[in-house]
Amino acid sequence: MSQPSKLNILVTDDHTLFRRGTMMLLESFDEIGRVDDAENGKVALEKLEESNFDLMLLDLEMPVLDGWETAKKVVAKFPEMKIIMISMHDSLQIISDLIEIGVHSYLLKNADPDEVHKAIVSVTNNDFYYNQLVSKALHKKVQKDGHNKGVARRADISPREIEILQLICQELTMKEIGEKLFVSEQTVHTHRKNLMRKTKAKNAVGLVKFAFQNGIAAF
Amino acid sequence: MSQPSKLNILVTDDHTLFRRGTMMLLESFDEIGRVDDAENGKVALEKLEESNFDLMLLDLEMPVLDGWETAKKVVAKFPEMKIIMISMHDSLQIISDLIEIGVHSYLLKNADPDEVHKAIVSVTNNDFYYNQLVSKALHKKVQKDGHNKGVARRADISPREIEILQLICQELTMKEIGEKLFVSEQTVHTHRKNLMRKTKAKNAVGLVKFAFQNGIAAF
DNA sequence: AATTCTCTACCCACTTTTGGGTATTTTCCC
DNA sequence: GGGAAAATACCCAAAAGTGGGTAGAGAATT
Repeated sequence: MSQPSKLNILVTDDHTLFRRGTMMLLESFDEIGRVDDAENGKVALEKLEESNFDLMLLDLEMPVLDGWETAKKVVAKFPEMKIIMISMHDSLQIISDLIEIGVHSYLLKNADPDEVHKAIVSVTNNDFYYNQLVSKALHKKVQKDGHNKGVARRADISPREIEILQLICQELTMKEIGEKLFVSEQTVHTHRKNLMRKTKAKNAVGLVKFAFQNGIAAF
Repeated sequence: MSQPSKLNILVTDDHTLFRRGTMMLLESFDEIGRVDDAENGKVALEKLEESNFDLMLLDLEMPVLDGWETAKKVVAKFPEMKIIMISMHDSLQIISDLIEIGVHSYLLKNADPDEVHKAIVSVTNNDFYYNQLVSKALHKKVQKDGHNKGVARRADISPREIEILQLICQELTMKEIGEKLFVSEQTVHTHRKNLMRKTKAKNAVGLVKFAFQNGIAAF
């Protein structure tokens, strides 16, 4: 049932300190063989080409090539690879989306080291590890697919809406945005209303948070 | 010049995985003796009361009692304690403010383990460790003190204002905040106006960004 | 050819925020 | 005790945002 050979793991995270700490943690586990690291998705993909890995710990929030895009590419190129996504945020929406594209588990950065160990073992043997958070996310998703509309995903936001969202994040008013983009203030209002409907934001603050969490704006 | 006895270090961070990884990293250094951890500033202060530590690694962004408030209390109660602040953000403003209140160094979460080692040694022996980031922040500060008025600093924001700012970041309206804190809506308006004056924010979006950049809110 | 989506633009009405004051009480420090 | 800072609360008025519609032109897709 379990492998006789040890696991080779690739840790991908842009925070060096976190990355190296996690590596040391992994090396203390019995089942783990070689541990290597990469500072972003691009480097990770190169390392996957070069040598064999069984499992990836993948940070969701990264520059250059983020966890989302990296996971999609890995699933396509290395279907056997196990992926455990790690993130600071517990947005249920993105969790179920990640599971959908083929990620095997999702852990928060404040997870217990024991849970990391359990996740690695479970993903290796059972092909998945669903903790309470992931279960909740999938439950919500099933409910949603049943009869309810979900919160926005980044994919649902149009290019023009992204543009306007970015300007909102720069503290501009609707009027100022209209002048900047050479469209009517009314048009900007429409875009903004659509954004709020899609993101389920109560006000501009919610929009800004959505933008930040989805890499649309940074500060 | 250097101590014969080994260093006792307290790692304070709300992300368990990061915390435990960092602990393992520290334990691999020669100079380090005992390493303990705490998940927030409140717990950290309790541990400092209980037993002896020489140095703290302190995360800036934390719930319950964040790095800023914790540092102030530690400096007041344990003047001999060395503090290395760790954060995800490189906002120059808050770095110089932190140094001003008595923090001995400031590292980013993507720092190299070698740099952590260097910082620990330098802080212990020379009472400070200024990397390029800190130096730049202090340089900016000197320039600013010279002739220009600064943007807000975290230091200028009162505890009550922080509290209200955090609730604003949760998409609450003034009325809702008033009800939550059992004060008049008018009072909340006053606090908010003061916040906007201090932070030079044009609107709520600016407030949210300030909160995020200064570790007052996280998302 | 028909459908769907995006971008554009307007209507109306209501709520909330923003910006300018003033002022009292409490708390904390010197 | 005196003084400063913080927290409390109100006034007024203008600006901006929020929420509900409808609707046409053009692009993309089926």
